[in-house]
Amino acid sequence: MEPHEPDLTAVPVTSVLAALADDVRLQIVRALAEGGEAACGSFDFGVSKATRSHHLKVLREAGLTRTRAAGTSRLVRLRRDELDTLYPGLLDAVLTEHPPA
Amino acid sequence: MEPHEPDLTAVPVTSVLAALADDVRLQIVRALAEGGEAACGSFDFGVSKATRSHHLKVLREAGLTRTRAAGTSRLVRLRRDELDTLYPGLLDAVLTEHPPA
DNA sequence: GGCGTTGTTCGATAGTTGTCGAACAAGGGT
DNA sequence: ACCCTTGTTCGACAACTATCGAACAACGCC
Repeated sequence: MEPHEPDLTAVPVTSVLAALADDVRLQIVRALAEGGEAACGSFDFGVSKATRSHHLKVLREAGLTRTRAAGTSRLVRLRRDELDTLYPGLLDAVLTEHPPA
Repeated sequence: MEPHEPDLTAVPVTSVLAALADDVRLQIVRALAEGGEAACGSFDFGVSKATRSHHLKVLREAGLTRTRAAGTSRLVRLRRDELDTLYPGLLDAVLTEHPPA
């Protein structure tokens, strides 16, 4: 089953924003931005693995991440270059851990 | 009835992103970015006035806009300075009409 | 005062989404 | 071959959200 990683230019902005507009997914994106490539299982943010898989799917289909198989795991990475090119400043604005809550 | 315009630093990033992750609201924000202050009624994007009012409320409560009464109308404006300070690059990245669809 | 304009609020409804457990699939090791 | 680990998929369910029409409120004007 192909990962279905769309061309970023074909993804509506609202989908990109919607993908980032979730706490769990934002944590995943932040972890990826800091640690680079990581296995799906490394994101334990208090949700079941079914939910985690769901969120990774949303991120992938919004064009935010790429996934590749590696043995029994799957490695996920941020499509940072493409994102920074198409939406300069977006990731930077969102990735910094803000003081409020 | 108070407009309930929160301190931007008190609004979770996900709420700001969620507010922008809607086509109608994004059109409103773009119109505001281009035309400055505008009356609620000037945003006719194919939705009823009830729906429009709802979207403006979402934007206001996410800290994206400010509203002030002006006679029988209400004038809305983008909180651009605050947004650019707290999330530099966010608006710029999102406001430019992208080619995709 | 009465009327039209401009918005907001109130249900109601349909669609979307986050969450889970359980079942399933694919690999690697022993 | 067996099993364990790692992920995905499948209902199911609850919560949220976008949308509408209708009712209501506030204001200016004639």
